[in-house]
Amino acid sequence: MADKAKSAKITDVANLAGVSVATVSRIINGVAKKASPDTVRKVKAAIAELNYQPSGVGRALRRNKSHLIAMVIPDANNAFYAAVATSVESALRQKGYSMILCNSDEDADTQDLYLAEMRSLLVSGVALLGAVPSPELEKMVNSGFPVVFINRKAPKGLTAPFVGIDNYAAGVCVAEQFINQGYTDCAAIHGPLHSPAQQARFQGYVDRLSEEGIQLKPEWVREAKLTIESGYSAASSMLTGGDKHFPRAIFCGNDPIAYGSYRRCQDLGLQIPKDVALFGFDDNPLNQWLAPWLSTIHAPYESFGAAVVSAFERTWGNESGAQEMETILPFSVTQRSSV
Amino acid sequence: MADKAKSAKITDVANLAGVSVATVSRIINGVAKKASPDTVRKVKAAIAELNYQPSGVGRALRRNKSHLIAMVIPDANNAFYAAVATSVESALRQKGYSMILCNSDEDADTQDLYLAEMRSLLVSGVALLGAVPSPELEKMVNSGFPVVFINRKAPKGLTAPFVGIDNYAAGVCVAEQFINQGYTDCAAIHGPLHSPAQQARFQGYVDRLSEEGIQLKPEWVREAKLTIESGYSAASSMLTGGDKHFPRAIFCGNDPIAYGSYRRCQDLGLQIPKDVALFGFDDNPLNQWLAPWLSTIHAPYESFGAAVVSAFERTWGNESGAQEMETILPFSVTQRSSV
DNA sequence: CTGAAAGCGCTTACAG
DNA sequence: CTGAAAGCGCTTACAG
Repeated sequence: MADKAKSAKITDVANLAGVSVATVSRIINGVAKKASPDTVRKVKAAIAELNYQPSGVGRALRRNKSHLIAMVIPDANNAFYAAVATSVESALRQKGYSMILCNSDEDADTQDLYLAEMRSLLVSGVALLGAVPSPELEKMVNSGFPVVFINRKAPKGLTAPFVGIDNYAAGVCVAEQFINQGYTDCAAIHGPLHSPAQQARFQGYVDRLSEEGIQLKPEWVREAKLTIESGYSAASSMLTGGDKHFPRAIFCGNDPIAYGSYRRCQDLGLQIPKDVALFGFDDNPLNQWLAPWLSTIHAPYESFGAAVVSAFERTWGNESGAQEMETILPFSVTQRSSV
Repeated sequence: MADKAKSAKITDVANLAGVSVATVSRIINGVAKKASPDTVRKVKAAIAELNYQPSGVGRALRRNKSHLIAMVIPDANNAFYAAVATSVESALRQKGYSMILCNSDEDADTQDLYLAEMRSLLVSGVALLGAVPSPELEKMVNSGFPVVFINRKAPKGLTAPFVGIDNYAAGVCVAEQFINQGYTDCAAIHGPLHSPAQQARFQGYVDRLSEEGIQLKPEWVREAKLTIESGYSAASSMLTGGDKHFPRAIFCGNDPIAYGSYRRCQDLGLQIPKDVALFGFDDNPLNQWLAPWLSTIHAPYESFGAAVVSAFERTWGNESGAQEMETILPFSVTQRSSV
């Protein structure tokens, strides 16, 4: 037997309990001026009997906000993003918020579509893991809407809270790994430079290398998308030139790029790290199982959640609109066999 | 300069255009009785000027439904689930729906929390990829709420649309791979049997094997969670017994279990497939890059999206409540080196 | 072709 | 301690 399709509303509860909807509402929300124990009992009973669940939509419309937080990520297939999202989700849930995930696919229009959608749903905030510059995004942060940027800072010109590692320092760190091993034929396959994270990683790498007198040949610098496929083809074009002189150490803008590069090397019969060394970024949680050879910068994804929650709380507590607030999390170096 | 924090509402548009809100609403929604071209022009201009975006909440409350679809998945870190979600998302978006993702974490309470949340948000439907039996789920499908099950059929007793492969046949197929190679020392590490998918895969495997006179020793059957870690420890307990007699061919309930088993074999110095053969399920899109050795059943995740959309459309078009409707997608065998 | 009005399910001053 | 009433932003018969 199917239940009635319509679910109970607050008036049903009020009728059944023999009180007004105002009273029911107050009891549900635990409002200060306490109701009489007897009333409370009746109302709770009615709620239980009807299996009443307040309408999020009615509530949101009235309160002008929901307890939803939207998280937009560029690529659900990247396990690092998934891991960060998981961390944020559980931190949020502990505070009574629910997280809903949207996929921007690294595309400005898609991101805007979801941003508009989420705002119209009255979410209490949006977290962007890997934001891409877009008109709606700009509008949101300028209007003081609570948005926090994760991993990738806000596009230039926008000022908003950020949670992530010091990407520049991490880039420096990769350079030092190569320097310590005596590599001088260094290369880089970075991600899109509209990403401040990619920008900073790459810059740190270049700067530190040049302190050592090492200049990157232009043919040894490639931009790729942040995917395995793209890493593969970028590596191809770099390793496959006519001459036999190829780079011996490659900075990869993230782990998937490193996976692709690795495969390309294998396909070319190049050995890692004997012929070429590879260094990744983020330390995708899959690495320990499926890429136990990859040396990479480890970002502490388990601790992103708490940091994001505090960032939101600061924003909510602060009516003064735009504000900058950076939470820089420590990274570490995961040394495996690819260097 | 920050924009005004408050966004425009339909009354603002109506005032600016000098018409009633009813007219604005009709124009936005393209209602039949067409407005005069002049009115339309004025309204569109006002909308553009104010950058008006209808409130999803106001609209949902009034219409008693939104254009949101919720998708719940058990584990965002499983790339197969992510790939299916991506496919569903883009199919949905083409129909004008937005998908929001929730993570049940393979846990009934968490699933219920999100289910209730989503229903209270007035989503137009919920798709569950890997549903776990739970009270709220039961309530939803019994009340005729549009839910479609992906990959894992509805828990027993519930009747609802399903999109996925024929898991039993796939299990049979794995058995045949082993049989053809002459394996007789066969084992299985399946996932939780509350999952009809795991149940069917395992059953197909067992049945086909026993047709061949091959019985699975009880010690060679293990239940694991659908994760790499769990696969690793299940394999441990199976391969690590005192005697030297271990299985030569292991059915793994999904790819992550196979990854874990593979690693365990490596750690034990066992060669794949010389010492033990492994067969996975789903064909995680990462396989070709990071596990190019894994033979597995390929589920056509790219085509799940369209099938899910039609399943919803059938449900919406049909007021008669509960209905069963299966869309069985073809699977194939991906032969790599682990068998 | 267009507007006034009711109502979707809630919350919250305001009275009492 | 509790209720009547207004209103959140929309849509949709109902009149005209």
